[in-house]
Amino acid sequence: MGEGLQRILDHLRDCQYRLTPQRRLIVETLLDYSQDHLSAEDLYRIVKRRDPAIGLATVYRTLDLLASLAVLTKVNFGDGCSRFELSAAKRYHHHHHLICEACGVVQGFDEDLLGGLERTIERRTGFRVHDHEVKFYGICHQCRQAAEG
Amino acid sequence: MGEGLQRILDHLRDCQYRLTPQRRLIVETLLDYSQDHLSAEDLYRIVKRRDPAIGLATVYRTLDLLASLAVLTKVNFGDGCSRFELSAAKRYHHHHHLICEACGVVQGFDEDLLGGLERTIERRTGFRVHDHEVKFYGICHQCRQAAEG
DNA sequence: CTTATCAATGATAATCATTTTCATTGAATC
DNA sequence: GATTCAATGAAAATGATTATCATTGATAAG
Repeated sequence: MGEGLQRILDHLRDCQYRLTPQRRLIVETLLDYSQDHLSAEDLYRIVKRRDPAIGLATVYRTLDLLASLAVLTKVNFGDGCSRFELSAAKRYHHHHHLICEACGVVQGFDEDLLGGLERTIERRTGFRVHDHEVKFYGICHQCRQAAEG
Repeated sequence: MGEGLQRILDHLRDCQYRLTPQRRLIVETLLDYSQDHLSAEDLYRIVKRRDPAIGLATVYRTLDLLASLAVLTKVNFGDGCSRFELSAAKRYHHHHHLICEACGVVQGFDEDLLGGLERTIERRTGFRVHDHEVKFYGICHQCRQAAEG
C-alpha cells in the first residue's frame, strides 16, 4: 500500500504539482479508506483530525486534481454529493456498484460484465469507449432479511 | 403518443394527485422532448413559453413527483444537475448511455447488456436487483472525425 | 351549480454542495 | 538564504435544489 502512495505522489510531482503536506495527508487518507466511497465533506472531517487547520476548499481542490489525473474516479450515487474512489481498483478488475434502495448502502461487485461489448458499440455507432460504469439498484441482503424476518 | 400522455395522467389521478394545467403541460412537454435528457431548468424554459406564469418550484416538484411514481428516471451525467428521462423507453428495451468526454453529448444505446447477470448477482451476494444502469464514457463519432480530419 | 376543503401553486427565502476570490504562506529552484 | 509563483485558508459567491407561506383552484359533497 505504501507503494500505491509513492506512485501517486510521484505522479503529482511528475506533473509539476507541489507536494504539500495537505496533499500528502489527503492521499494517505484516501488509501486508508480505499474500501469506502468518501465525499469531500467525509474526507474533510477525517483529515481535520490530523490537521485541524486544513481547509475545506483544499479538500475540494485536491479531489478535483486527483480526478483530473485519473487517480480518482468521481461517482454519483444520487445522495446529493459527489463521491470518489481510487481508479486503481477499477482499472485492474472491473468494479461496479450495487446500491440498496432501502438503506442506501453501496457495495462493490467485481466482474468483467461487458466483455467484448465495447467493440460492438464502436462498430455499430463509431463511439470509442474508454471506460464504463454499471450500477445495480435493488435491495441488499440485510434489508431483505430484515423485511422477511 | 397521446396514449402515453393519457396513461401518465391516469396514473396521477389513480394516485389521488390532482390534474392541474401545470402538470399536464409538463407531462406533454416531457413526451414532446422524449429523445432529450432535460434538466429542471431546461424544462422550465420550455414550458414557460406556453405558460409564462409557471414557477420553477412547480417544475422541480412535478419532476420529483413523476420520478417517485417511476414515470421518470433521474439520471446524472456529471454536469452539475439532475436530468430526467421517461422510464417507458427503458422498461421496454434496455436503454443505456454513451457519454462523450470531448463534447459532452449523450446518446442512447439499446441492448440487453446484462442478460442473466442479475440472477448471478443475487445468488452470489444476496442482493436482489430491480434495475440497472450502464454508462459508457469515451469519444463520439463526430469528435473522433474532428480529431482525425 | 355552489360551496368547502385541502392539495397545488408561485414567489421568495433558505439550504447545501461546490467554486471562486484574494491576501498570505511555503515548496521548489537558483 | 532569497526568489517565485503555486497552493493554502477564510470567506464570499454561485448554482442547483428544497422549504416556507400566503393564495389559488381542482375535486368532492351538498
